[in-house]
Amino acid sequence: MNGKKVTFDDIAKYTNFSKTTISRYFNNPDSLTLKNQEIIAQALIDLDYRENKVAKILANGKTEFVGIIIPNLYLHYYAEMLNQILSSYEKFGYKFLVFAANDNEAAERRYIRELLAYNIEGMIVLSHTIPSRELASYNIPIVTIEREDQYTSSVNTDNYMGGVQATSLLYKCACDVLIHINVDVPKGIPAHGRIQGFLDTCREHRIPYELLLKDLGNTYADNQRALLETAGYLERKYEKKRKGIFLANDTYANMLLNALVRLHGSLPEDYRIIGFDNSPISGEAVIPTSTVGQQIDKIADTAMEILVAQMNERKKRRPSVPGSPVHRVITPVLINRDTTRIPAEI
Amino acid sequence: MNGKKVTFDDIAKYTNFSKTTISRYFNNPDSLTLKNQEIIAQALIDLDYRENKVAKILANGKTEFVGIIIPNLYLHYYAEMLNQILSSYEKFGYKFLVFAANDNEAAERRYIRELLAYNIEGMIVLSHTIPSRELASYNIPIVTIEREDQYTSSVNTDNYMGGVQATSLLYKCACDVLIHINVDVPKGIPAHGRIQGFLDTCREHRIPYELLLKDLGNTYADNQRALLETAGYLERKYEKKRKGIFLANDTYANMLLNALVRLHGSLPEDYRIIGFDNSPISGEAVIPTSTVGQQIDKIADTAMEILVAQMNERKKRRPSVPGSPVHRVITPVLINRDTTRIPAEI
DNA sequence: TTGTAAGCGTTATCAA
DNA sequence: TTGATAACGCTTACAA
Repeated sequence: MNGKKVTFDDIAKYTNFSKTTISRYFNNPDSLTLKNQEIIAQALIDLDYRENKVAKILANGKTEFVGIIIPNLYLHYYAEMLNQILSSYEKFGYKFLVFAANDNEAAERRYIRELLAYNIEGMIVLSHTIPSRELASYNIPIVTIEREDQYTSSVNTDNYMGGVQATSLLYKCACDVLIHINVDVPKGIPAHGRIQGFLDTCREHRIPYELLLKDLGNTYADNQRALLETAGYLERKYEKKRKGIFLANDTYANMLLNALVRLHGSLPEDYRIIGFDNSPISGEAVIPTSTVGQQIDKIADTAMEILVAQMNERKKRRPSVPGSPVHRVITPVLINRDTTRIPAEI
Repeated sequence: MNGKKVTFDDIAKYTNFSKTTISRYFNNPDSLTLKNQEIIAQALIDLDYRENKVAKILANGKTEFVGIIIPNLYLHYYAEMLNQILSSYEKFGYKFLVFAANDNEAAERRYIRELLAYNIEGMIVLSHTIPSRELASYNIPIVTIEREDQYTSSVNTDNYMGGVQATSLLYKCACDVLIHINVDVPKGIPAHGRIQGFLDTCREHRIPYELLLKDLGNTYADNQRALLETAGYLERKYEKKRKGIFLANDTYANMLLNALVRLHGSLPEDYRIIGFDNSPISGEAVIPTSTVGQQIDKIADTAMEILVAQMNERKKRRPSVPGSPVHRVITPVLINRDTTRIPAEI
């Protein structure tokens, strides 16, 4: 009610104990007699005490803060990842200071400075502007997710396996030719595995394939235009052949699907389509679209487990041996929906 | 490099100033001679000083923390709102401690306790489980967004206006009958305005209408089933009439659209559809769908402005007069896409 | 323009 | 089982 905050001192005076004993009540209650515990418990109620973690932090150095740098929350993938990370509060108790970097490298460095000023115990980085080498130099526990990770611990989807799964499914649909549409992902990035998985699977099955790696533009409209063109190109080049198309993500898959449905009134029998990510759009599409689902909950959970382990390590050892980065990989899950039906042939 | 942190004391010794002078260098540099400023600046570099905000907070009580309680990040609306709120860091400098409540009232109370323990200066609440009366009782600056807000300051979309805009657009499409599909939103909730806006507009234009308020279920599949049924019902009841359908949100609108397109190969000429929210799905739909866009950036910005004003107020006056809650309303924007074409009639 | 010293609300270290 | 006292790193009167 009144303005002043109730402190251990107030409680101590009220109960005729010392500050120390009050502190013990919270941190090591068993060292007090049961009776005294009750006295203090009652005093807390009488005085309406609220704990002050800032003071606690200053005294013991443990903030229980984890910093998060996320590229944006526009893409469902990041939003859901953040959701899962935040949910880990129930399990580990760490609080999250969140920054959205929006691909601004300078801003990102400022955010990191700010986070460090708050003595965060660790950091989860999803943005991809700052090299892992620099991240590692900050010298605090860091886990990166689905990005370049040479010098940091990381959790990634097994993109290669995802590529294999998607391509294999198309192959089972008795396609005559397989096509992969993607941008030219650099080798250091986890998502590059999707391309390799596609290639290896096609070669293994000795099936004709085409790899379409090109910049599809930066806006939704650009993407759409590029995919419409691509659709025309494929329609001409592979007329009458059953085309199995593996797109880099569900957004692209949906654009292609929409173009075809608007053109033909439905998805023509000689098309099979699969995307990647299991974003909402894959399920909400006019024809529910097959996709490769990243196990976002597992990725988030694994990331926090690695981070917590490293943070605990810090609290123990004096000579904080950094230890070499650990890289974990999470298997994706094939989601078979209506765009990859196996044809009923004789 | 080494483990120990550099403090003002170290800098003071290094420069032969006092701690106070070092503090002044940061908080009121003009009170130092230029020469001395340079000396200290150099010392900061030499010693590789990193600021410690926790100590600062303890000393001056200002955390620059704002707590956010968000229902989830699955819905794009919340994700984008969070994105915009986080972006306000550049403008106001407040850091955000974020919790996802997932409709768990007990958890939400725990989160709030935790936030208060960190001396957050204010709070933005998007979740809707805890009554505004209780929120107000926490006695710190709070702004709620798009939820029951009797006892708290708030920012909401002008839902009534949105309902009017959507309905008017359908009316302009020369529809014979207007239909609004929604759940039975209680009166205290801002979204109720959409229903009222629909009703008033229909009555004003003296056009036949039907209000379909019913629980559409809790899962995506349930919703889909319910909307498929509804589509059949409308098709029978209003055969040959041009039906203008205003759905409570873009997800519903997309489901209805998909059902119709799968049935007829395209959107039949006697249908006009509009949703609400301008979620990504409305633009990604097989036929880009008209909708009413909430100005999420403006809402977030306004919320932060109100909050910052209240937080500043706190820092000034001793007898922190709470002041009565302020309610701001943001006009939505009509987004006219392909599902509300004006028919080319004679 | 600069310094001294008393906080801020805990925890940690020693003693008792 | 309990208490005195010194940190923790900075801010803020009050002095000089």
